Amino acid sequence: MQTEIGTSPGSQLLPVLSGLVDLLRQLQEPDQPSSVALTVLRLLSEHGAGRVTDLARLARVSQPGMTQLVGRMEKAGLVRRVADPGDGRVVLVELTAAGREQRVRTFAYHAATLDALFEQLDPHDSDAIRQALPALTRLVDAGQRGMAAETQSAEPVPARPVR
Amino acid sequence: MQTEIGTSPGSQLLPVLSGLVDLLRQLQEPDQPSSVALTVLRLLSEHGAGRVTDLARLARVSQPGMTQLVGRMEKAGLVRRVADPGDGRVVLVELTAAGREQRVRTFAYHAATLDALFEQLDPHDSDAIRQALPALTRLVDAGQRGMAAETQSAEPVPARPVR
DNA sequence: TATTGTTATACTCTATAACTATA
DNA sequence: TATAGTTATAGAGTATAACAATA
Repeated sequence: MQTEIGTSPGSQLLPVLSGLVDLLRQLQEPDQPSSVALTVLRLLSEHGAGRVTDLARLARVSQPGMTQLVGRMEKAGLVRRVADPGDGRVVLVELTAAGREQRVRTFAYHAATLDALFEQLDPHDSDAIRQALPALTRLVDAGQRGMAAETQSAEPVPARPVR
Repeated sequence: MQTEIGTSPGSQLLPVLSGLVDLLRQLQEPDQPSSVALTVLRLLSEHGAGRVTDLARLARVSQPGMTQLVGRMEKAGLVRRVADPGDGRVVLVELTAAGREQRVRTFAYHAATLDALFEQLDPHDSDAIRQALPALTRLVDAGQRGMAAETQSAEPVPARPVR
């Protein structure tokens, strides 16, 4: 830890990442799926039906929070609950056709927004980003593995509660 | 727009970005500054004192929302309100020493988390990401310029409200 | 007993509308 | 009248604790 903003890879990536997060926040609109809902759509789209518990862990929300979100998404027609034939306690969540369409539409909208930004870039910059994508993917994967072993993570910094 | 997930730069960047957003969401804890609060800390840290209206625009929240957030941050001792000598309507928001420290600590904590992920990467991957950072910075800048001219942005896709 | 999921409850955050003060 | 900011109010979203059902 340091008191000055450093030159480590993480220190350099972080402001960029914060800016990208702000950009995506701009795309959030009322009546559009929330950030976590989009994560669920993506997870179900990529991995098929999943348990509430697994979705909660992967989306990094509490289990009751995921139950509630799945309830809202079910009411919106995006997912359905299916009983697990092998274990009566388990609820499997799967995409409906509408959920799949929503996922594709929202993905296309967000991708188009990013594409519009790419068009403003020097081709050299676009190439640099494109070439970093596999590495960034592996960085995210490392983060998800880190999640699996979540107990030994560092303590968050002390803070004055912003409440 | 397309119904299949495409191969445009935006389409390829988006899933990576979503994963990174999920990663950062994991770092959000109760009693830590929220995502928007961190944005405000960053803006004030980078650009000095600013108006409520400007902060609201740059952080992409409503003006009343920013008033409320500034109120919470003020109560937490992170910022203070200062009258603008030239215009009695204006309230300038500036960082306190505690706010500056909070910003540095949180930045260091997030950066350290990212650094831990970088250590799990192949050096070749780290280099690829490092080399893309200037380009990503310019991509974010393009997005902020797009914000300034916010009126002609595309309509969000139709959606089933997830409520 | 442990695990999966839900319900009950409370709280944070944010938005829109209405309002105050200054230009 | 227009602009800067605040206050009032309501609603979305999420968490913790308590609960029900199944293993």
